[in-house]
Amino acid sequence: MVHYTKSLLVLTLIMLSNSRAAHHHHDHNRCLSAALSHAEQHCTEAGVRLTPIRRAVLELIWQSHRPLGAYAVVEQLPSILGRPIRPPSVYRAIDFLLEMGLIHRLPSYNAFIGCPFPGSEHSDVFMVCRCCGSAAEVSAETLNKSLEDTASRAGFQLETQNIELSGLCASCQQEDSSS
Amino acid sequence: MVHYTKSLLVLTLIMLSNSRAAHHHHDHNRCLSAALSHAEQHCTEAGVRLTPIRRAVLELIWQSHRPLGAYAVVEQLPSILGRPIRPPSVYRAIDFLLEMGLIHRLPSYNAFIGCPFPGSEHSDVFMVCRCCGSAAEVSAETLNKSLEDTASRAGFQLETQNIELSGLCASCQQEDSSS
DNA sequence: CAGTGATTTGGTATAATGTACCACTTTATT
DNA sequence: AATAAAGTGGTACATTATACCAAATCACTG
Ligand SMILES: [Zn+2]
Ligand SMILES: [Zn+2]
Ligand SMILES: [Zn+2]
Ligand SMILES: [Zn+2]
Repeated sequence: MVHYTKSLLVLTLIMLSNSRAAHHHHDHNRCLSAALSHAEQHCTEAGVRLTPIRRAVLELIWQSHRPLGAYAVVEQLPSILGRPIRPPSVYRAIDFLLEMGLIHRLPSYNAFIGCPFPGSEHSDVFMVCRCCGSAAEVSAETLNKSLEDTASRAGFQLETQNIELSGLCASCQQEDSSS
Repeated sequence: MVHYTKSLLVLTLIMLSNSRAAHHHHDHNRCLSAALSHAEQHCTEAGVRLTPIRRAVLELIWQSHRPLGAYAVVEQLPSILGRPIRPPSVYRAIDFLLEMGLIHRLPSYNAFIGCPFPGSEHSDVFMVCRCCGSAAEVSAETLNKSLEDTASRAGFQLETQNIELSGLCASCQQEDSSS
């Protein structure tokens, strides 16, 4: 019985998440610079190039924790690069960043968001606040097991997943109840 | 010990799924007619009208277990109604069917699929086969709890969800290994 | 049954998102 | 320097979805 309780606790605690930052007031410059230096390092190690355009697109997507649409990137790129960049170039940069695992796509929003833990193995699970629009990523061992289990019970061999949870983040819940 | 085993089994078994049909050879006419009569009944009870267009769109979406795009519906509608129907009318019908819970939208595919258990409370979880393209819906108690648990541990108040699992269905796994 | 308001549909035009394609430039390799 | 590979510029276009207003149909009332 003791053993059961212990192992349950261990499983319970294995959870990566940036919800503390994404859904609360915080120093976002740290998120941004961490993401950029991560990206530099990641690309160097992989032997690929984080060109100015790719870097600028990543920077724009990381400007907040709200998913950003491709055409919003197109509109804002001149502010960083000083010259207009057309959709195909932006989509090429986005494809690169997706393949490198530096950003994720949120299909229900037709938008993209920076990955807070690129490189480390994790499941793509997003909690998007319907009030403030910010999205946090979470990777929970128990949830992964549950997904894997549900799929295998249906004879389905799970390969990739897209999980978008919508609701109220902690901050917006407080504002809701205080108003 | 016996009690623990039993309750685990009970939780394990609470799972709605149409994967047996969706991912295997079956008499699909039964799926179709069941869906249509369900829809009639559901609409009557709700006091709304399943008009010819709405019914035809539902019928087309239920023609298989593969998600169907809105413009595929537009193209095929003449074969049922005998006259062309333009995109806005199709999208209006789709919006109606979505609101009634008779179909679901799969955002990563920009496509729609019939709900095998409309009316009954269920979570939106789809297993889409990357080989044959068919999508099964599943609603598992344990997965729901796990999602709820993951969200609440991040202080997130879960309201709606979109879960798309991609991989190989049972049938396509066999073909893969036999070839 | 006629009148009236609400719901549904028809149809044009356009918005929003994403891609095919080819020429050109830059970078890496020999 | 020559060559190959990778990346970018730019036009045109494909796909998905919606705004808007007019016409038709339906539901209800007197
Ligand atoms: Zn931040
Ligand atoms: Zn991630
Ligand atoms: Zn079927
Ligand atoms: Zn359903």
